[in-house]
Amino acid sequence: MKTKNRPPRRRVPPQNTEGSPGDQSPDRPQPSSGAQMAKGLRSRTVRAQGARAEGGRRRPGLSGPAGRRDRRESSVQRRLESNERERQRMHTLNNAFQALREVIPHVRADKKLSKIETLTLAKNYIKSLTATILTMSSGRLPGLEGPGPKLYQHYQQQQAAGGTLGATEAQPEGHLQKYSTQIHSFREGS
DNA sequence: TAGGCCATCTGGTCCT
DNA sequence: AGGACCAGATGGCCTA
Repeated sequence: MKTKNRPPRRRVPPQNTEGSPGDQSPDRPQPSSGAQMAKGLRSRTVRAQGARAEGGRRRPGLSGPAGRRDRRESSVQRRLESNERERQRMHTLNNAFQALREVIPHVRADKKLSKIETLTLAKNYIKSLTATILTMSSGRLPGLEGPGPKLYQHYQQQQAAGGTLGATEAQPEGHLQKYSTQIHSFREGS
């Protein structure tokens, strides 16, 4: 079953801190449906935002009920900030995935590659290019001086250590064939 | 409807 | 100490 070519989805960030989908605390009620979930999140979000608006200033004395409330509010605030950073981090990661998709040749470009497809294709594309370069340069890259072709040495080490390359894959045709096969298997209903 | 993929939240751990 | 990174959990969206 394939899931391709979806329009990019934009979620409304729940911004809740008192019981998210990921919160496994057993003492918190778990929403039983998406609708309930959304509703619950919305109300919690409002409460959290209210707390933030109220807690913008520090009060003297963090002991006692007021102090506990302050600590709780600052904890909520830290969590919200942490969530935001995590969202940004994931967006950065997704941007990198998108940039990678755009430089990997693949068939049926109208369909978006999944993340795992992107990584797998990229890996084999690199292998294919490496083998091609080695063949064309006879293991010696222009501009590389020194005792030996480092790329070739690295390539040989990879083969010796991992043993991931079969006999046919030691040649660029092998890589290209594998890459080509993979492209088609990804795109044509595997 | 099941399954794949994804976004988000969250708590733990690592790093600076 | 605070931020980055990571992995698990959860629910939404989409396709076959």
